[in-house]
Amino acid sequence: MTDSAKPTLLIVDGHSLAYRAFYALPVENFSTKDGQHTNGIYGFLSMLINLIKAEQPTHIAVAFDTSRVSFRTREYAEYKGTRSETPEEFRGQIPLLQECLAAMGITVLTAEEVEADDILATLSTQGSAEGYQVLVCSGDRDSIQLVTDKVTLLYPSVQGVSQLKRYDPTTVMERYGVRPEQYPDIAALVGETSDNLPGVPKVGEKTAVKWLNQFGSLDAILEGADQIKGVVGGNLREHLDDVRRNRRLNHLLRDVPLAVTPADLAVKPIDTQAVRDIFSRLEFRTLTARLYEATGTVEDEPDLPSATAPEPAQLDAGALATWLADADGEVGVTVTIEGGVPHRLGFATMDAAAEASWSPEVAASIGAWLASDAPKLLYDAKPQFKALRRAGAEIAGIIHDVLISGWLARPALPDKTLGNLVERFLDEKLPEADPTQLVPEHEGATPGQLSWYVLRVAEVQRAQLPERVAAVLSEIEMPTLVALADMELAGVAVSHEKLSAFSSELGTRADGIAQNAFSAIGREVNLGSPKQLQEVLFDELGLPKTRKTKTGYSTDAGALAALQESSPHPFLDLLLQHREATKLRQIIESLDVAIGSDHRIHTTYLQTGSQTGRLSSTDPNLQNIPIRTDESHRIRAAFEVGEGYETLLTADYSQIEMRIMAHLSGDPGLVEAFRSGEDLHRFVGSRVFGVEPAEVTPFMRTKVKAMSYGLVYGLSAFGLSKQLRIEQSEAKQLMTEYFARFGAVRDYLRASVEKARIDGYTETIFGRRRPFPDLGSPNRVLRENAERAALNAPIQGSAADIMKIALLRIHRQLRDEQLASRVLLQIHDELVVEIAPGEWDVVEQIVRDRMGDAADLSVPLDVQIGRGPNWDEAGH
DNA sequence: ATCCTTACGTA
DNA sequence: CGTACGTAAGGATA
Repeated sequence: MTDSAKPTLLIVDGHSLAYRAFYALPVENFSTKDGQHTNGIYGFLSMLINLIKAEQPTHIAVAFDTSRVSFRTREYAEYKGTRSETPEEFRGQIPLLQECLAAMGITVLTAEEVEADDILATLSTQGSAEGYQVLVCSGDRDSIQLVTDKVTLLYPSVQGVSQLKRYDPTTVMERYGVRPEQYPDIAALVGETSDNLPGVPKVGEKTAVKWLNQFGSLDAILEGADQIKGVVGGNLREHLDDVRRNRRLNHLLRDVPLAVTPADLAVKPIDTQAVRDIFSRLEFRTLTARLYEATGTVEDEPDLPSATAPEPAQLDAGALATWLADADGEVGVTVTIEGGVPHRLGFATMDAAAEASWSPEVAASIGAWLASDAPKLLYDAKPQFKALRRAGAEIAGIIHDVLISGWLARPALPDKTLGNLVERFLDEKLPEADPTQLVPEHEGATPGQLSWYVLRVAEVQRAQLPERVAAVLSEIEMPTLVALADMELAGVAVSHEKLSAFSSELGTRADGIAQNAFSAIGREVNLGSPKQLQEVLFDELGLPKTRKTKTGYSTDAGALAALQESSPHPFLDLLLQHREATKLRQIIESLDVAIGSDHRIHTTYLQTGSQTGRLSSTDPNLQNIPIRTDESHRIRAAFEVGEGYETLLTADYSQIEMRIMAHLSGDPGLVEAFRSGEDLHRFVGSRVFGVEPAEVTPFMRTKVKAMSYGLVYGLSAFGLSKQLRIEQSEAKQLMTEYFARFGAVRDYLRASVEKARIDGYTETIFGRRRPFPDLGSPNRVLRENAERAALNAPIQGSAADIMKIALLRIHRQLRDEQLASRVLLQIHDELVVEIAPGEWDVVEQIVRDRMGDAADLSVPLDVQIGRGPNWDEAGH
């Protein structure tokens, strides 16, 4: 058998190498956005991938210590006793590393009572006996004893884990002057500081080797200790027991009972989906490609499809209608879009596909089917719905959108393309044409084939979705999709004249402020550059340093206001004014360019853009139009009722999140507050401060209001004190008083996080789930962030559900009653509706009723309605 | 050209 | 040391 034909077994001490990586790589460069440290994981995997590439092992195992307790600590309690506590930043990385390895098809081994090195010893013994070429990778010098003709040790150099030194019997002899199996004898004499095993004083490697060569064995040395002269001889005689103990402890066990044999360690194929998941969670961007290259995993080529997409029949209008009529069941639908209107159509059942180009004839012959309730499944249906609508066609019966379904299953995942979803749910590769090639080697999937993939992805998704989540999909998300499509198509009328007038006004103002700011500091700087501002503020003006940021010191509004308090300077106020003016102007500009030829702005709602169930809005974002300042009302005033309509209506839920909290917690005080109809903060204030509602001062009201809102976000006493600018002790006192009266709220919040810790996810009133993997993390920052998010998710998410239900019912009812009024915007707890002439009374009633009865809570849902010719006047 | 950071608007 | 988003600009990196 030649060497190359021999299977290679690689066994790695995961703990010791990851630990070295942890110290070798700067943590600042290896942390995720939310604070999970990844330096140990990254360094280890990087090393392992290099190793796989260079050695091409056929079998791999990575061993980990389970705890610091082992048979060695029982024999000698001080074993490794000088080691400081493993840093929590490192400990938290081990489970994640193990998750990576599992995804890579590599066996992870742990064993109670023994150390990882004993597992290495056992496997290398078994492996070499069974004819493997064995590679042992460990940062523990005791592993030297494992080296034989068949076992090579890879030992990290001092620089870190990227450079590994190879030890075979020859190199061990060259480096240590003894055979590998004699190394423990040397180590027993010299001692091992890192294991807290003291050796013979004044005896180093040189002396130990000399003795060993002179006496032949450690036993012989110990027996002949009397013959050794000088101080070292005396030291040896005084430490005979230490040496014997060291030798017992540094002997690695070669017969640890393991559940696996070397043959079981054969490298399994990489679970590309799992790798993608965990690597993206850890924000590793370059490692995937390296891993695939090292392992010869081919990602670009489509896998041999486990099933082949049917070849789509190219049909004319009449034949397509017949085909669809015959399909008689669920049909996957794909509409490609060019210039905002349909271009190609693809349809598929599980075993057949059909295609046609969009044309008036096709529209006429399949229009009825499209508009019927015949069940249709799509990927990202909303743009296709809109394109069809623009071409005068209706589509109904959309029962499943694989994009939305994938997001409901895992709202945090970035998977947004159909290709992503095909990989995730089918573990297949969607055929895609290589865009870099003029004549692509592979053809991309055609619309009919895409529809076939949609159908199959949907099948898997529906099997996996928990019942209540599936209901959220069919009862909430799918009808919401239709409402959103109509809202986007409608757009909202915005006055270019009002915006541009305001914009130039603000431009002039900003320029003037900038000039004043420049003269205040005697030079011109880019006021939009935090970096240049830091130079001005902290170097040139010598102002006290503010809160630290990654790249220096903060120059945000809060920091500047604090500076103005402590060390006033005219520049500070001018800078703040400049910021305000330019920010406002920038918002106006972005709105202005978004106004279409129909004088309306058509935003895009992302239905899968949040982790809580909320919508988000882009191009432009109409959910963050300013409202707080006087100036900002001028922006809202530019959002007007459109031609042919009578007025705008705004409707918003008041304190919906607090009401949900009252419902979920069942807190008698809070429930009563909402049932009484009294102003919430006045009611809460009267309870907390023990006064009559009429005697609640504005100051008291502000305090309990901040506390109430803060609760929903997991606010701390520290945060509350900062926001209210009161002492932390006072904030604490306030919280104590609050919870004394509304204790069930606290109980609910606590219990809700605890339940999430156990279940691994939170749930809204309607069953929408959000996973929280970090609730059990040993990393405190990470864990506490997850706790606050988990506390908030059911509340924010339930509010989002309720608003969606209200929206879809209003949309449905307006359509069913053939009213011309239409919903235009959704801003989380607010709807903006354009009212057609003469429809105010009926539509106002519909909006009020459907928002009010969207959910059956133990407290009423209060809806406030406003009316006006523009958003500012309609708002309140 | 693309990514990251800082800052800031909303609910 | 308060949740959920999107956008823009500057500046560093590729």
